[in-house]
Order: sequence, then C-alpha cells, then structure tokens
Amino acid sequence: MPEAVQAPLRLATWNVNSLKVRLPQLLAWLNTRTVDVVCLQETKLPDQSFPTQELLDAGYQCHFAGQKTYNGVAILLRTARLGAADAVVTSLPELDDVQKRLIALTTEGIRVVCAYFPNGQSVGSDKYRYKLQWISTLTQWLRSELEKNDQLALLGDFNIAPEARDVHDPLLWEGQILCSDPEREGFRGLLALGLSDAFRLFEQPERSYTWWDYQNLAFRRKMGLRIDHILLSPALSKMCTACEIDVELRRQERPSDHAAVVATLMHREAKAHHAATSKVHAAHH
DNA sequence: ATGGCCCGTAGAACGGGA
Repeated sequence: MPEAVQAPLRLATWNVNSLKVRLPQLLAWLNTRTVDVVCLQETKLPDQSFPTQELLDAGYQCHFAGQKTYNGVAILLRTARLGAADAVVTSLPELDDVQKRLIALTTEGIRVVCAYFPNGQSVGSDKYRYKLQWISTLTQWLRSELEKNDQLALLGDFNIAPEARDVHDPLLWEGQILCSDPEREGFRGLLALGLSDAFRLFEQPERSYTWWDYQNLAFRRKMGLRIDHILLSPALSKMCTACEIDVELRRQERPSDHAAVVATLMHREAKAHHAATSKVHAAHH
C-alpha cells in the first residue's frame, strides 16, 4: 500500500498597502487559491482593528503586529492544514523599534518569518541608514534562528531589487534607492546565511516584477521592480517545486501596487511521485 | 512631449510609499 501523498504546502507573501482597503481582494484570492501560509505587509491597522473574524470565517487563523497608519505585518495560517503556531515573535529582539515590521512563528516545524523591510526613501538619508541597520540586525537574528530551525522561510517586502534583471530600467535605477550597492550587499548577506531566492530556483519569464508604480501606466508597460521575495533555507529549498508571481492581483480594480509571490513546497515522497507522474504524462505526448 | 497614483489622516493638503 503506497503512503498517502501529502498535498503541497503553499507559502505566499503580499504587500497589501492597507488591509482595510484590500480585504475583499484578499478574501477572494484566498477563496480561489489554496495557500496555506500567507504573509502580509503594510496592513496599516492597529491590532484591535485587524479583521480576525472575517479571516477566521475564511479558514485562517491570524497572527499580527500592527500600528496605526504605517507598516504592520501579519501571518495567516490555513486552519484546515496547519495547527497552532509556536514561538511567535513580533519584533526583532535586538532592535528597539516602534515600527511594526516583523512577525515570526513556527508551524509544522517550519519557522516562518514575515518581514517588511524599511523603504529607505533616498540613498544617504536617515531612513536609508535605518534601513541598512535594520537589515543588519535581521541578518544577525536570522543566523541564530537558523541554528535552531533548519526549515526556515523568510517572506516579505524586502524593498531591494537584488540584480539588474529585477529592474525594468537598470540604468535609470542604478545606485538609486532599492538598487544601491549597500542594499544589494544586504540581500547577498541574507543569501550568505544559506538562504536561496526561491524565485530564482526556476526558469522565469523575462521582466518578472512584483511592484509597479501606480503612475504612468507602469504595470501595463511592464515598468516594475522585483522587490518582494521568498528566501528558503537549504532544507526547504530542496522541497520547493515552484515559485511564481501572481500578477492577477495587480490587474484588478483598485489594486495594491504589489503582486503576491507564492512558493510551493512538497515533501520528497510527494515530489518523487509528482516527477514520476509527470514522466508518465510526458510519455503520452 | 509631459505627466498623469494611492493611502491614511485629515477635514486641506501632505507625508510616505518605492
């Protein structure tokens, strides 16, 4: 009797740019996609205003760290698939920060870290220095988290376009905020912890981006940046079978300026079964 | 050719986003 094939686990990240405005879209999205872990950024809601009941009705338990007007992060867990969350933290332990930019929890043995990196505003500004400091603090904290958890996923709005191919016009953006060398070094520092950029584990279409300016018909003209990412520890990278940007969210009426990124994880047995099934299909064509 | 947004907090513009 073959072992039952476990369904894939889907992890997603989406900067909603106000959860109050985007809640109907989020609920519709959750209804049509099977995503098990959903990381949200820029909820812009104090905790008492978080739509816990609506999301519970939609099948998700909520963990969040919010504030009025700015920032705010959340992790939603699909209750039909995932049990209770452990070891929830709502800030970087080493950083005394009023800005709500991080939440982490453990579910099914996976350490899920949801991050909203500072934007930085402009290179050389106070906000830029804060951004670099924040990234450095995150990196140090993740180093210790990885010692305790070999299954770790870092998802969120990194506000960093790692390479030229992640930018619609690399010359225009060269050295600018989101693309400067120190920011990109920060991104590489995260990879140096052993994390992999899930999106780049696979062949991807050219001009794949996750953010487009609301102005200048940027979305239609494919003038975007890839700044939202899913980074996976080696143990999870091995299980990753797909990573995609969901641009449908950006096509809708009154969209967030960000698209979602979704990664699929399968256990080895399931992956082997999947590969075998694909071969059978291929043989038929 | 140029510039054109959106959100929250306001209760009119403005700061922030990226």
